[in-house]
Amino acid sequence: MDTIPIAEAAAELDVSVRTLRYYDAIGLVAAQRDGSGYRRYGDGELHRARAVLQWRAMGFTLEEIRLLESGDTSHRAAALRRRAQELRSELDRLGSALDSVNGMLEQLPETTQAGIQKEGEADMDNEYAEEAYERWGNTDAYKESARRTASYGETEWNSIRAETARIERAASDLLREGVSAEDEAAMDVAEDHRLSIDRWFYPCSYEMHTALATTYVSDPLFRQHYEDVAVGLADYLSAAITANALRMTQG
Amino acid sequence: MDTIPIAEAAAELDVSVRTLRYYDAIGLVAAQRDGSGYRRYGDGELHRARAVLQWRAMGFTLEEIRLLESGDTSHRAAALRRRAQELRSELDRLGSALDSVNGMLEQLPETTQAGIQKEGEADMDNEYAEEAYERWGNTDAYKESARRTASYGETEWNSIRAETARIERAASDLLREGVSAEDEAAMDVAEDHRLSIDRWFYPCSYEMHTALATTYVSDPLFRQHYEDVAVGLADYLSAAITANALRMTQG
DNA sequence: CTTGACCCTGACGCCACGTCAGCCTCTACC
DNA sequence: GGTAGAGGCTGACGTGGCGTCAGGGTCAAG
Repeated sequence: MDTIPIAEAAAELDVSVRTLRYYDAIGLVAAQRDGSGYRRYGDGELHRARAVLQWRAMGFTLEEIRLLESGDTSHRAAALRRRAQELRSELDRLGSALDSVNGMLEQLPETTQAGIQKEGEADMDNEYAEEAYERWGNTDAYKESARRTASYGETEWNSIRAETARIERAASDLLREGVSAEDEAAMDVAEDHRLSIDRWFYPCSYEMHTALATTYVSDPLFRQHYEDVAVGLADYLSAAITANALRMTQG
Repeated sequence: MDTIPIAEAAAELDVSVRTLRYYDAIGLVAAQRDGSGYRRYGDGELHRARAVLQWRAMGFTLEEIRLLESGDTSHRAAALRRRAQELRSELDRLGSALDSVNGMLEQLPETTQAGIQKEGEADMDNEYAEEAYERWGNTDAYKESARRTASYGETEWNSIRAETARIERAASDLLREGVSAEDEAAMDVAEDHRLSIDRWFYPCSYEMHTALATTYVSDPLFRQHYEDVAVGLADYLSAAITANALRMTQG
């Protein structure tokens, strides 16, 4: 047997010596002993310790780990699901805490670094718009979109919002009613969608439209936006857009 | 003076009686005493306690709070920034933990929970999810995203919504304050954004992230979404994401 | 035989309270 | 005046996952 002393094992596992002694004390990772009472770690012990550390990295307590290691698989699945739930609420809590901290930072009067906004904001818009242009201005869609939206005011944006909301409502109504995405009604909504983009932003071909549809399902934020409106709407709208493109270009 | 006994103060502040006694003992929130040694809380004490609880909600230790309450404003700003940094790394750690848990759950052979869900809705989801898969399933991002989101329920989507809202707020706050998109704070938010996608949807490399940023500025609906949150946010976030990717891959 | 590196056990400290145990005070009712 | 019950008080111990001594044993090198 090629066993190693505790310091080497600790280095190998990237934990402290104290930690290994503690695990030994509570019987979580038992160590062998040599003639003079020194702990010795072999492959088995290291393997077991690594498993323990893996559970620990998931945030389980040592007591929970003891149960996990002795229990059966169904028990594990349940524990994992519970733990995932706990982690999520923990993430929520920390996220809110970070919000509060950021809120506090703003309120502090002496965080007055940089800009006096009045002029700042307008310049800022231009600044980043220009940056964006330099980086991605070569795509025609962006150029045209930027050109048109430049002249839009509050009234126009309100119209756009209202129209978008209307289209999304129409689509989610169809989805809820169980109408197939290949149904004419669904494809009509998709066509409305395309025309809306065409009107407000840039010439939207069927090819461009299906490319957008790809984004709707593959980009998480899009999915989320549509998920907020109705469950499964992103997939539904994508399917309708594709069906519509097929109908228009081939049928 | 209209003072109230400890139980009422505890109810008012939504903490335990023990907590108030502890705060009294360590001199953090000192209580008045009546003739027979009972603690009494007036407006001043309640106000002070609320301030303490606010700091506590941000994750400061009681010792730190003692310093914050006695220190000057510049000290506070520094402490808040440090705390924000700590919270971010804490969020990272928990996010990784959640990743590991989810990874474990998948590996388990008997994850046979599947659908007992009302059939109708589930079938609908599956139907269009499968269609989407056939059309765009070749992209890894979509595959991974679909696989993960399949198991998400209301709680998960709520978490995602909360996290996304938090990040967007953080970004728009910075934009409003006039912080440059190349500033560390802005890049930190961009990194948060990337990690959020990484956690909830699919492995998001810096390259993938910059590709997403392109979409944010060039796609009208994205622009509109961000325009609703804050004027110029799409461009700002894109710039921050690009800067962050540069920092991480080159710096 | 000394030196210094490593090992051992046992004990206390930490943080923000929860949870007794044992006793005191006030109000309401008899 | 007695008594019951609600609420108050202090002091002490427990929690988890170790870090950090204190006091001592073991081992290889010089």
